Amino acid sequence: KLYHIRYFLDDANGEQQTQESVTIATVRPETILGDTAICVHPDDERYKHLKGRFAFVPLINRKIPIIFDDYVSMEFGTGALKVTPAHDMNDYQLGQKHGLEVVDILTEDGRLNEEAQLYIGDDRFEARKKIAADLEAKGHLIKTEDYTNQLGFSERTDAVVEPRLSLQWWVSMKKLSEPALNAVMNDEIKFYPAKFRNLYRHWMENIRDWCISRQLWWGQQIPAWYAPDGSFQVAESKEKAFAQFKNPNFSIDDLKQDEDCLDTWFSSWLWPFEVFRGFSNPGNEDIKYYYPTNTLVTAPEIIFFWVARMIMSGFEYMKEKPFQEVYFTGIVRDKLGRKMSKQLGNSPDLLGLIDQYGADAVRFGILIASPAGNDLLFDDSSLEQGRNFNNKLWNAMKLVRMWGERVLGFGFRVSGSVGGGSKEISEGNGVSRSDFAVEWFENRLHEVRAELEQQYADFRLSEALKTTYSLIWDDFCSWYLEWVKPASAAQPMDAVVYEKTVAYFDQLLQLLHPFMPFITEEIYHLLKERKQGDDVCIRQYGPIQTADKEITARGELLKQVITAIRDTRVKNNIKSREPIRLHVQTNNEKAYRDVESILLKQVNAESLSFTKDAVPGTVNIVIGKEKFYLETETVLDTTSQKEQLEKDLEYLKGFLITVDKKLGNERFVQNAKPEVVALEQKKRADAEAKIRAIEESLASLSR
RNA sequence: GGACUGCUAGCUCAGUUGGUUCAGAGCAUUACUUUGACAGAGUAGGGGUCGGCGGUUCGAGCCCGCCGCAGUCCACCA
Repeated sequence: KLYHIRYFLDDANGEQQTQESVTIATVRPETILGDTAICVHPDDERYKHLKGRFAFVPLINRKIPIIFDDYVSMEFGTGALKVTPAHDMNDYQLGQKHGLEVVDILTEDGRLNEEAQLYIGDDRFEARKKIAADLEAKGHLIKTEDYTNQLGFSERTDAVVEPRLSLQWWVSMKKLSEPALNAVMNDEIKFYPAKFRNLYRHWMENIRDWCISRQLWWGQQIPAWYAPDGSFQVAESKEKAFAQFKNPNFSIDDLKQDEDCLDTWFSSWLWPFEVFRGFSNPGNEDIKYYYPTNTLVTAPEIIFFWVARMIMSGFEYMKEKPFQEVYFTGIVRDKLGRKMSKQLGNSPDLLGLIDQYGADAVRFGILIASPAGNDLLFDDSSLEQGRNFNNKLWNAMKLVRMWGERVLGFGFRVSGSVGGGSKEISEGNGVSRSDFAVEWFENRLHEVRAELEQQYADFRLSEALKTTYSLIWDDFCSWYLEWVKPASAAQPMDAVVYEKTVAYFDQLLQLLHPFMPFITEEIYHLLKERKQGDDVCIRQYGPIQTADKEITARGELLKQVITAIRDTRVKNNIKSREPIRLHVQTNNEKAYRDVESILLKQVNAESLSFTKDAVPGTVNIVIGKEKFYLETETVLDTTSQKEQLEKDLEYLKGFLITVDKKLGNERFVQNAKPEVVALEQKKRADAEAKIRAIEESLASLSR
């Protein structure tokens, strides 16, 4: 309820109370006993005549000034505000500003005290009822109206919180904050993701002093001791405090320790060094080794409570930053973006999900969905992806094991040393080998590992998982294993290729292990007999070598060629069982000789030959500047390949137009950087060459 | 109320100092093919006016301004 209460004014120059009045509105009428002013807006025409006048607090007749401040909103209530500095934050600030008296009318347990003069010892709610009745009886209460306002409730007891002025311990923060702010701004301490730097800076630049005392019964009691006269000393112990009083005229038993406790963060901010006794026992071995540490992993919502303060205390007490990097994790939310909470009951049943999908799948599902710096939306579908990935790994293991048996069955001995530096691959026993596949994957592995290294350094964990996932599923399973797979079930596996394959598999398991620890360890041991203590979880990474770009590029081209030929087969309805004969028109025959066995197998071709001219009666594909001719028994319908070629041609011509337009724009040529212009010219040349190749193919088709 | 962050495909997200036809990836979805490691594999496709409106520039998903929506933290109004 909102009470409208009339305060009578003094006469224009003095003492006497008059019938003239001003009406204020309040939801807490009992606090009028603590009023020390009435405040109105300086521009409010209704009250301008009140300048210099005084009002009398109803019932107790304390004379209080009328002040003017634009803090008051003219629209709310009557436009006049009663000021109670002791029991309202804003009123307190007004009081400070206007030099008002402070009258605290409440006791610690919410009853009225002597200062209130009335209802002494009554509970605040009891007093509210009584004063309302008394005000009405004395003609001060104009009216009441219903009003909903925001009240503070105790988190634990639900009691209504009444603001009350009290003495507290504070830490002055200005000096502490400066080195801590600088350290983050100049990247001496790095935040991941970096967006939190702005938040941090804003807080640090507007830092307020830190109130460290809490009115709690548990926690660390504040080590301050009071003498009977109210003076105090801060010390480690009562004895030391007593010693600090000069010429005390009281005994040590008269000292009384402060009853308040320290804010919980006041001990937490010492954590980085004091867990190693770095302050209380400076220079010990542990602190020298562990301080500063590398990385703090924590939640963004405690960036001020904890992170900022650890940085401040580190510089203050250790003269050194506490850590080099801070990684802020996201908050786990449900599919609808809501925080997980007990009240909503939307937390996932992790044990149930583990039963359903497997522990590694759950880990996978969570990690794949946690991009650096974003919240994590928890959704079952990503767990399914994790489960399928488990399955994929398992099947790849089964395949490789099968090959292993076949190698051994043919009398090969699998030696213990795998994956050494030797690039030379010994001659097998006449089976077709895939030297290129082995060489390609080796380089591909190094290439991806370098990529992963960077992603880990940037804390891009979900991307690192995606990269690993794709390396295993696409590069290893879809391409590499198919490339080294013997052409038929009857053919044995080459021993050297087999050993390399197992070694690559080992490395992949190792890369994946942090994300999926269980299945990787399991497969690691199923793949091969291991010595005691040879486990993925403690395996050391080998050095990352520079990948041979030439080889990885050839691998990419090979994939592209295989995909294009498969596409052509589908489009021309060539049955997958029917072998084709492949003719290649290229100026790099050796490159295709090297991958011949792979290419034949992957597109089901029975022969590969090179040609200088178009081969009549074949299907015709253009990849880059090279041409491929597919010879087949199937009756060909050239419409679809014409369509494809024309589509490509149209695309390229459109591309050429945009490039030409750009190069024809004088302002572009003048203003753009020279290398950008050169790039455009190269694009034009490339496009023109491709267009020529396609036009030739189209011409040979219609012949 | 203040501040910070985000807004790109059905979903989750990339997009590095503005410069390839830049509009992408994964998952999901559709069609066809295949099924001899695969509760699968292969090939192709659909799907977005990059939150909105202005501006700067030869050129904007990217830079600037205003607005909208969402999230978070801080402060909290008689």
